[in-house]
Amino acid sequence: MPDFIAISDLPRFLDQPVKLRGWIRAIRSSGKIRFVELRDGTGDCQCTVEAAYAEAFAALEGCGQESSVEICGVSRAEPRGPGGVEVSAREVRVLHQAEAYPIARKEHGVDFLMQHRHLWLRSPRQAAILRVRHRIIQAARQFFDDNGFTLIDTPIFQPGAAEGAGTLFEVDYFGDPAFLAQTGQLYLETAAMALGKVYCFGPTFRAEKSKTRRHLTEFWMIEPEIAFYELEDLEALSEEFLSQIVQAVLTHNRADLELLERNVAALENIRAPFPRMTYSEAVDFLHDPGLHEKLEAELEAERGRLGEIRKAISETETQLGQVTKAWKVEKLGNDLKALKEQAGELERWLANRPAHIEDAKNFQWGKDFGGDEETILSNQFERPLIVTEYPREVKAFYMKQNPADPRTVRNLDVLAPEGYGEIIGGSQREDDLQTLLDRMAEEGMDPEPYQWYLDLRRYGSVPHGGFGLGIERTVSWICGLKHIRETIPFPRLMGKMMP
RNA sequence: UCCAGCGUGGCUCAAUGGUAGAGCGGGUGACUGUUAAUCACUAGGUUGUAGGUUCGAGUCCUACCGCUGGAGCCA
Repeated sequence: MPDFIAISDLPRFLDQPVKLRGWIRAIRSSGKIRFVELRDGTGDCQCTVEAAYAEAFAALEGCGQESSVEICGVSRAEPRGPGGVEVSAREVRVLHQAEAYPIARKEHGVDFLMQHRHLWLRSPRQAAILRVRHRIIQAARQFFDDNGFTLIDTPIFQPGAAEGAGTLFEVDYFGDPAFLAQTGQLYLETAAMALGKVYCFGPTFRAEKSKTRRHLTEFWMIEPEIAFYELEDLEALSEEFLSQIVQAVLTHNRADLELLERNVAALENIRAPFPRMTYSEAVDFLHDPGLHEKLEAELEAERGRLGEIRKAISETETQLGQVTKAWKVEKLGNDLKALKEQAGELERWLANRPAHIEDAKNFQWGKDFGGDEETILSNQFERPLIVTEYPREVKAFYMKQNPADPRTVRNLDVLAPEGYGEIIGGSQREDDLQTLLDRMAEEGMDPEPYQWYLDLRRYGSVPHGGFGLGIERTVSWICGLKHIRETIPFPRLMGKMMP
């Protein structure tokens, strides 16, 4: 008898004795035969246990969902089993008989699932997201490692704000105030002056009171910082970086994307070059009558989609009249509710859209883009959109003033397609000491605690820059999720920390 | 913080102001090919909390608590 094998390896062990171990995802009985859907983290496999194997059959008595078991049996090709391979069990050893498992194989409310996040992770969909998350992180690090970057760990306890204060978590540090890092950037700049190309990867914290599908209070960010890099270099880097991440997911996690019902074709499009525009060009674009026509056409198309949803609603209602089984009635009822929600959401969108178009027409140079403008801009492209050179006033003090136009800075934002918003933000950094001091004064900042940072501009200052990629927003986009809470094992949301 | 919506068995939901129910899950039994199996039986409730209106409140009113969605801010 061989050692335990992973379910994912099962096709290599056809018609052989095998030993599996894992958890029961579902169990059904039909008198003298039991069907066990076993999962082990690598895949799912149906095992049949016949009453002829009396001990094995009896062992499963009272075993419900998520009981842990070891199963020895013989594998065989079986089209009736999910995955095409089935194991006929000869021996079953129950490791632990689970109590009644709270998460049933049916729809649940978000609140309930969030309270059971520790168990929810066992669901196929959540596991698929976590695998894609892992791939994204792995590919991101691989990209930097392959391109001569050195990983630098920046501190999580930090003395002050890199960007606007008031959005930081304050902690007591032996009687003095300290703050949880919202970026490793300032420290990373020092390391870039030592090692040239560096990156950091770690958790960051924002105390913003944002309750939206795009916000977490604790999230992970990967940030490269490179000496002698200017804005154009950063644009090229971000483009190559994102392309490779997406391609890695497509190569290794296709099954996960399919399970998530992600539109894979949209991801296959994500290759350099990405469209680029400056902030000023973006503002002109928002004012362009051609865009308004396109948006009106889009509005028409969405009205058509609303019609389709309404058709689906009436079809579901018809089906509902034909079904008698109570749980099927319930399921169709849930489908109907979801469709109605979708229709409602679309109706609201359609109602607000003319105002958004109006806002776009009237957008004034100098304001920061809101979510609506970002969405309008990025929706015009099938690839991520790189927007550069924003007005100085809306951006952080350390960003390099644009020599060609001092009203703007040499920064970049990368907006994901399909309305997923900003996934990368970065800039070339101000390398001139006096300009930086002036800028800090403009912001009312005390330069004293930043002397170490200013030293970089005193001892061999060079052009340099970097950016940060938000892992969770990237996961959300690549997986096509509706809410960022599913992108991280234990999301920290405003006012929510359990489990 | 502001606006909107929702709180009924473990879960998902029903119930004109008039005796609180169903399905799933749990338990018991039947069934050798199930895919959320099917069939029968069974246990399980102070309807978020506190007041109020009423002969009578799950249902109406007020406050609070919790959750969800959206806005601002951001990755």
